[in-house]
Amino acid sequence: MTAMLPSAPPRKRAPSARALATRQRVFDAAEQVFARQGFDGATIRDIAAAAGEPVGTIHHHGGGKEALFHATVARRADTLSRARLDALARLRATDELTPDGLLRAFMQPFFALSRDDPRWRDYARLVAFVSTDDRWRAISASCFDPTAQTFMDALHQRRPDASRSRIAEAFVFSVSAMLALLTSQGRIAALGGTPVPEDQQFDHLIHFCAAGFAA
Amino acid sequence: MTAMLPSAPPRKRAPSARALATRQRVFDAAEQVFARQGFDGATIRDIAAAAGEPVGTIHHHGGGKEALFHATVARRADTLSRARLDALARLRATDELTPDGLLRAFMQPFFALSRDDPRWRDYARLVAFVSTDDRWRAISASCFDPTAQTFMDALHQRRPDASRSRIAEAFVFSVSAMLALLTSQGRIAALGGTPVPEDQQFDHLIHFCAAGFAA
DNA sequence: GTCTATATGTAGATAGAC
DNA sequence: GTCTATCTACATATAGAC
Repeated sequence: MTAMLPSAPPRKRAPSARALATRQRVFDAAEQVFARQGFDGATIRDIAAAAGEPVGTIHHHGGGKEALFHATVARRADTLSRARLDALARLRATDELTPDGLLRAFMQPFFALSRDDPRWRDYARLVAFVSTDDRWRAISASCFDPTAQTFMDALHQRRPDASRSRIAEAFVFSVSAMLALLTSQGRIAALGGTPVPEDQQFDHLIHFCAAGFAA
Repeated sequence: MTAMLPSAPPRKRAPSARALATRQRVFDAAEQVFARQGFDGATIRDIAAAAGEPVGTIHHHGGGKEALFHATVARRADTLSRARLDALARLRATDELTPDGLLRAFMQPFFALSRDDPRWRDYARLVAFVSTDDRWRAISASCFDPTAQTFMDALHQRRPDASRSRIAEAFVFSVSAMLALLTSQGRIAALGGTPVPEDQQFDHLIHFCAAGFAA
């Protein structure tokens, strides 16, 4: 992902610390606005306002609206994948490759990161948009599918009798439920009164999905 | 829902058959375009092109973009709710109020309608947009929440030990999975090779969610 | 009810000063 | 790299002829 092709032109020089800070403000603002309003609902001007930067700066760092969206999604994807694969490696060390443990390893990093940094909560909304819109299938394929396949391989080994497509169905159901929990607290509250703490909700999610896999 | 307040002004006269046909073309087109592109991604011009009508006609029948969206969602909501509640009534007659049966009664109508009429498939996408965007919370609350509450009541009776919020969580997980199956065939295919027939996928969905409720 | 023409606002993108 | 000013296109909405 971070490897550079030999033919790639070398950068002129390292960007200044100030430029890097501006760049980060731009991407943080894009993340927030895209997450709240979606790709079509967001405007470059909204992002500029959120970043406290002029409109031209957004274009300079983002390279156009679509490229900015793509880069915003890709920015945190490596961190998320690594956290998931690390959790999987730790799980393999304990030899507890149950559906429960595997789902926990896949989902827990997202919740842990969201708890520590509200920008990860925005990122979850962004991922939900990307996952449900065929228009961004290519982004999903490059940012999320490889790790998903790794976990599906492990889940499939536990249930060699099930077909691959059946594993994929159950995995999509589980990811949908996970994203619903991360992004639709309002919906849960509207239907069920006062919600419980998120740690508990996370345990409920794992139980729900693990039971589904066991069935 | 269809009741009219006493103070409502009476319509001048019944609309002509031709006007009714135009009106239906407008709403069918709106449904298709909103479903494919979302509220912000859709334009009145796209809808006009899909309907084969001039732009002004869309405004005349729809009453502005937002009102048109709301009316498009509401148009099929009664049919869907009635089908769900009828299935629930039939279930009560057989006295098989298991989570499996209840989830089947709630979800099956959507799949049956989608199989017979592709416009219901578009409607499913539209419902997915509405369900995941807090901006349309009011539409969800009026169109879908009452029926959802009825089914949650029945599910809660089967598990009086569980808290209401826990039932709501599991219900949201289940609905998310259902909408994923109705709208994200491409996602499942991308992750799991050749998918199985939809009847089978539906059974898998029910098993997955029922197991989650049982846990 | 239907359709054309138009008013008004705002979108994404860029050119060029600093 | 940063910021201002502006270009061009297209959005929603409406007014008024038919």
